Amino acid sequence: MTMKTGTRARRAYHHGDLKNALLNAALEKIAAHGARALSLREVARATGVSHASTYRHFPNKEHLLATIAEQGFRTLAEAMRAAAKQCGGDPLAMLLATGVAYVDFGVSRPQHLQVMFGDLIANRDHYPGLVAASREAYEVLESLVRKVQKTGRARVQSERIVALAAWAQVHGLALLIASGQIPSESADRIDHRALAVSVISLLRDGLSGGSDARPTRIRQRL
Amino acid sequence: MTMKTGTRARRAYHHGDLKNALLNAALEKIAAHGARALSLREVARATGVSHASTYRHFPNKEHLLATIAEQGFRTLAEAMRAAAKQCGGDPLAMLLATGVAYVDFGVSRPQHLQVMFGDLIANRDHYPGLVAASREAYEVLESLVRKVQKTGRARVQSERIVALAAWAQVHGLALLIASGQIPSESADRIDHRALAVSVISLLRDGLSGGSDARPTRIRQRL
DNA sequence: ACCTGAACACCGTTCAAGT
DNA sequence: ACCTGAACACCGTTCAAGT
Repeated sequence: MTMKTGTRARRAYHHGDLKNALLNAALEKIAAHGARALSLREVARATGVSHASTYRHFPNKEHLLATIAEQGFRTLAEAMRAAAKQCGGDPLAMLLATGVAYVDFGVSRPQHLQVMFGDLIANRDHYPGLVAASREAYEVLESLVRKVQKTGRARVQSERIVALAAWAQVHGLALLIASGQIPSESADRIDHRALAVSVISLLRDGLSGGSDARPTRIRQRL
Repeated sequence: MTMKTGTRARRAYHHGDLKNALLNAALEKIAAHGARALSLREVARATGVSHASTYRHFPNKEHLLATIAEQGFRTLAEAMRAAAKQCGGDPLAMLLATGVAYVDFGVSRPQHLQVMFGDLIANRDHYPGLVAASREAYEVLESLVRKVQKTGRARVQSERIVALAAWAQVHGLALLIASGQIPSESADRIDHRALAVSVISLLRDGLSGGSDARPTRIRQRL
């Protein structure tokens, strides 16, 4: 079983890419049992490595979680951009699709969302990459709001207020669903995307209140 | 210093009302250092009691947290009702005030909000009192939505959808502010209540889209 | 350069024992 | 009935030592 160490830089001692292996193991554990239950020693065990070796790659547990949160924000931003791209260019439709993508993300990865928005990370300012990634996600929404306003179909309103309103809307919906807060009578056989469409449409109707706004018959799919 | 045990049921051994003393100590610690940092042993120490004695009053740590979350929901519901009562009966104004109260609550007690909505409690169904309290808070919103719809000033729309939209809106805004996600350029000298008014007003304009809806000049106080 | 074992100071939880 | 001390199995983190 003696393995040639050769072929230049193949598995230095044990792993070769322990850092990513740890991240992936952590992500799996979080998806399965929640972020709160995660222990660094458990992640090390799952990766087949001694617990002390995690400190060679992350200064502490919080740093590992911040890295996972950052990846989450990048995935989220990417999902929003992809959703917008499929809407043929109508800014309001793009904004709606982006919001639905946000809710989708949260519903399919509730535990990841907790890492991104919960209090596991005491001070986000310690992690510039995390701050940048979350800002990047926010800016997908904000730039769409800007586009909507340029069409003149939106109420005159501070761009910041409108973007925040949109963000708060989808964020709140995603978290309510992800944390199981939606009253059970309605959570039964719910299609979360349809719910998202309906809810977000209401806000959209608040944005586009102008004279040329369409009557906006909401697609009632519930 | 030998104290008469008399006067019927005065401090049985040590405390007399250890349960509430523990809850209050926990609440203080949470407000100061966040729910994540809380340890049961620390709470016992602060109360001047051995750590094992907490188990005489709560079966485990999660149960204590669930109790705190439940209290939070009751306080929240009360704050919302109080805010609505000061609005002289106009349903839309009451709904707006209620939303602002929700955001207020979250901004002034961000750590408490984490206990209520975070993942510290693995399965909320284990705590019927918690479920009931959160439902009670939700129903304050829902009944106001019903009132708005009765005035005929709202779009015809499922009551549930509108109530969820309203809830998601204020919930999202509260959490974004409480978790420090509002971009720093704007978080500077912000009046959160004013921001809440502006954001919620946008949604309200989506709700009241009817012919007799006022032009709704949003109070721009920013 | 990367990994390990032993050690430290903490946890949550249990339990036999005290008053 | 209510509280305690000792114990158990875990943590996160550090550090000297190994390859």
